[in-house]
Amino acid sequence: MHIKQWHMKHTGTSRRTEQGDDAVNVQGESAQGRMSRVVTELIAVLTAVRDGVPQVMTIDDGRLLPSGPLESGHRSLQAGVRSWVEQQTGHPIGHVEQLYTFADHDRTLHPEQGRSISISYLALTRSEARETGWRDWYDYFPWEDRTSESRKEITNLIERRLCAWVAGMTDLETRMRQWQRCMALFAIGDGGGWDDELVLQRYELLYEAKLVMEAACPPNQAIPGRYMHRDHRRILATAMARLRARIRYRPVVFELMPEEFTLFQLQRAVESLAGCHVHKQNFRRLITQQQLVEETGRIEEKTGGRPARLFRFCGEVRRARQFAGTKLPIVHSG
Amino acid sequence: MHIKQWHMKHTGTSRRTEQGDDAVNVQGESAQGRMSRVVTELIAVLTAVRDGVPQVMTIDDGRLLPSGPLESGHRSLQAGVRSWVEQQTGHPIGHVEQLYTFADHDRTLHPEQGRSISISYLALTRSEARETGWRDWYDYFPWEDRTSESRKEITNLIERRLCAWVAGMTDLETRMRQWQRCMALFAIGDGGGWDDELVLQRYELLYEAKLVMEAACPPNQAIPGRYMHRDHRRILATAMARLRARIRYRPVVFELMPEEFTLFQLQRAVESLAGCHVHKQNFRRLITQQQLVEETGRIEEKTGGRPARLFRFCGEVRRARQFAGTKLPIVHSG
DNA sequence: CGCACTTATACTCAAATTGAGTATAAAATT
DNA sequence: AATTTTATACTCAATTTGAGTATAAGTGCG
Repeated sequence: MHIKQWHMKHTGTSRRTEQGDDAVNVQGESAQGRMSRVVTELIAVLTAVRDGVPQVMTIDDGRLLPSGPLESGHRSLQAGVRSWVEQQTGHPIGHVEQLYTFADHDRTLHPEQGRSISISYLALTRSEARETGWRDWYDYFPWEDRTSESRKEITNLIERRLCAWVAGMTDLETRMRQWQRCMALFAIGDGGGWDDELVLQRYELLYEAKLVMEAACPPNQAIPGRYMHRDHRRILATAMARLRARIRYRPVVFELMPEEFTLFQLQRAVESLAGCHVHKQNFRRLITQQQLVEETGRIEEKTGGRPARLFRFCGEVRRARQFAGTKLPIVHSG
Repeated sequence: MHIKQWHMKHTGTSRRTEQGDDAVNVQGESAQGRMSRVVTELIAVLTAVRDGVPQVMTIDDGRLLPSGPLESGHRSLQAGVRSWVEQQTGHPIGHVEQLYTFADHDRTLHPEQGRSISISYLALTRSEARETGWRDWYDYFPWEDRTSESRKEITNLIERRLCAWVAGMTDLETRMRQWQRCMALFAIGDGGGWDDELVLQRYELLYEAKLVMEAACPPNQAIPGRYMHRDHRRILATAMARLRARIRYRPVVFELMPEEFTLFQLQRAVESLAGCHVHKQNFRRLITQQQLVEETGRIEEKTGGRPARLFRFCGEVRRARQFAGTKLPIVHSG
């Protein structure tokens, strides 16, 4: 067994995590007098990559993630998510992964029914169709895209606002600790490099600093970035963080790619999801070494330069090949 | 951004995952006619390491994980887990992490109330006290401990049983695919090395092959390993896999260690959790390089050989030091 | 056509990391 | 005093990683 490195990540107990989303204030009591009755809601962060830009499926003009109650017809939780996500997109979903479950006090639409439990999922699809409802990831989280040209401006703005926020604190101890947190999360000064997986922690910091609309901040203070109702933007942040973590260790990007693709298109997808650039030659080396893709023989001509070979994902083929040339269990008589 | 390698893990759609734990057959309908009413249960996998052996807290003579309903007094889901876990152990819990949420059809104790949603958590504690209820991890999963002497015997037994299972299949295609799965998961033949994170997948395979008691197998077929009611053994498997994944990337082992420890004790803890050995000298190098620990100045004498230095975890100190010597945001008048 | 420009692909090389070993130190046991 | 046990320091080669150069093969434009 090998351990490469142990990363220190911020596990700051945000006010919101403890008293916000996770808070529950149960009203309906069961016959046992202790078990609480709750209503179950399923929320999906459906993601696709279109023209090298990560998209998320939304409803209500981009202000809500698709979500719906667990219905009696659903065989399972995952089936429930699949069923109405496919209803919305008309396309089959590949990878589906549970994100987080929380009890939310904002979600009490029907107080007489008790509080609700929300179960969020990350779903990936290849859908390139022009359905309505798709929005850019980075419309909601502009600061998470470190490949854009406007990256410097938004970073500077955030830095100034955070600086002012910290400066307003009376306790020196707190001020120092919070400023250190700002530096680490937004890679200010020598606080370390940018960690693309800390999407949620950054959003929570901005929320605490009242720099996002959801935190009831003064409109002129809000950092650019689309607003979402309830805590759906927070759920999106969770999904982004999860997906960014996944693409490092698992070949899930292929769920988002078309059947055939060039290595550069693959790289673009990874870069857009991670929000930062990768070294082109090394990326190619990595992909080809691992034999996750195979040439289709065809060529993509419209690259704007030298034509590129087209590849396809061959995860299944690999398994089969790995199997070939291995001893089988002896079958006794038939 | 860098991607090191993309691992191919088994994502075989086990019968159980699709129709078992996750299955829900809702009965009670809400006033809206679609929203289903459910009862919420919290389940904790509370883990400690005692004398270099991972332990899990159980009730009902080791046949159940501590679990209880979400109560009206609980401020949040996590608070609910903390509250009754501390009730059972009397010790504060460190790391608490959500594992998975599922709707279970086995769990219908009160059909008139509708099905139940179970939310499982992984909790870590330093408790070394001699409470009852603690059980060895590997009482439930003997094959997951690759450091024990009996490792060969259990591996051979499993290999024989799986071989027989596969041999009984009529379809050649299926037989080959399943045997390949067996080889990969249990590192049989040249199917690759042992992956200590595939705890759940291995358990599911044994379940499918009807080699564990939970799968209603003939008693003489069952592989050694303690039985648990409902699907609690499966939840334990999920927790083990999660913890094994975590210790690679995060310094969570320290949550399980006493205040002071020798580097070898730390290594023992990691090895026992991962279920396999690590290179002693390299482990030391890794730990000291990352500056996660600092010497206490004291010495442990009872090592059986040369005395060892005692260390303590210094994650908090590190953050503070990292902060020192960095520009602060200027405080305007006050 | 030659030219600048674009993208694709192959290859090199040094730095860093990792896996695995040897060597030595300081205690207990025999 | 010799042996055993554990702790700790150090070496070294293989591999991986980060970053670069070089070349190939298209486009558009004068």
